[in-house]
Amino acid sequence: MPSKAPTNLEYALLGLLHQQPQSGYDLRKVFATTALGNYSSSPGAIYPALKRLESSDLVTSEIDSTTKLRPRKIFSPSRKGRAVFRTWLKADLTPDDVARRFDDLVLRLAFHWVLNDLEATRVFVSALADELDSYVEALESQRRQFPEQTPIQPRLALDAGIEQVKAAARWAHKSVKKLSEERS
Amino acid sequence: MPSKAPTNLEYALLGLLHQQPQSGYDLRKVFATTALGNYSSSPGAIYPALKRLESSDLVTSEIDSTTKLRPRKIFSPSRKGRAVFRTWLKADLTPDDVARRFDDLVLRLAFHWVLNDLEATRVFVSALADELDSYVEALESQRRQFPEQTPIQPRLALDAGIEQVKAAARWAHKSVKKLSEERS
DNA sequence: TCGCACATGTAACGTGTTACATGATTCA
DNA sequence: TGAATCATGTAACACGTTACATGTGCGA
Repeated sequence: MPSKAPTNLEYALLGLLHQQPQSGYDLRKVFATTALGNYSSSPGAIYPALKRLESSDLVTSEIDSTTKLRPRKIFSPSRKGRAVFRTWLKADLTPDDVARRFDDLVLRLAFHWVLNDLEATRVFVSALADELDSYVEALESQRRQFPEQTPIQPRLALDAGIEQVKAAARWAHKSVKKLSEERS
Repeated sequence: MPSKAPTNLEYALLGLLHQQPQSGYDLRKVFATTALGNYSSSPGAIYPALKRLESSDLVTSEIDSTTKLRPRKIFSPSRKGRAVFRTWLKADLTPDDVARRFDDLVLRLAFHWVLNDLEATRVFVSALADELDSYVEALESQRRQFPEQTPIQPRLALDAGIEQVKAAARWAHKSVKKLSEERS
């Protein structure tokens, strides 16, 4: 049977381990202090996730007893883990991803350096840009369909969403340009 | 004992019922078709949530048997439900809300019409604008601290976040202006 | 007659949250 | 001595997801 797909938290952990093998505690600090902070840094999330990764053979661990404190358990991605991670990075993006899981796509982008293939990244962001453009369209048409007498608050709320997506679209197009320059 | 705070989905349902008493099926359609779509429309989420609202006396229900089809169960907010909802709308916003739960704040704004108090809305969005400004600061300082040799992909990913927050900040400031004009 | 829209619900499962437990070392 | 930091983990709980169950009326 094909084993279940990892969760986003698991992918994030796997990605961080690609940068450098480290312990659960280290990983928690990363989530607590960097922009990845939208993922939880709580031990009740991290440690079970690492355990799942280990039992599906996506990471391996070894004990570091050189410290005087409690021994640290250092995790590294396994060969299988690297393969699964790359597959995730290269997966096609669906319109639904863009609308509802934009953050997940940005997570994927953040780890795209693992592929070491700027052209692949450019294609990814370019597809993202297209999807964002058409999503803007959809939202604006929804906005036009608001009944005349709709109060201002829901209008502003919808505007917030539209402006966010517009900003994302601008960012995506600009990023494609940057990636094209980088390549040359 | 003070009963537990409702979840966001429950607040969203409660808010929609303020617009108009309706059935679980109607509510599901709202989530499935409008910009509120980031909340799940699955029956396994909606019906239990309505049940919870009912058992904490935030909504009441009555059966509508006038249709030929299966009878519909129509929910309305109770007096207590209205009170709890207003308290939620008026709650102070924390910096953490802005960073991690911006969408929840927009949901609150969308239902702010219930208060029928434009000045309260203006104060709310104004506070939001301030928090967003300082959050932009924090993210940009994080961006400056990226090591020299950081690959382009994580940079772009962080940029995405920054641009989104900047867009939100611009939107908030503009909205404050609109609200000030509306009031006069 | 086949399937779709209406309309409500339940059950299993997985995951995150919160809170707790453990224990050594360092520093005030 | 007490608190904070390092470092790992577990347990109870609540919620959402997915999939299923049930049954009517209507149009092709």
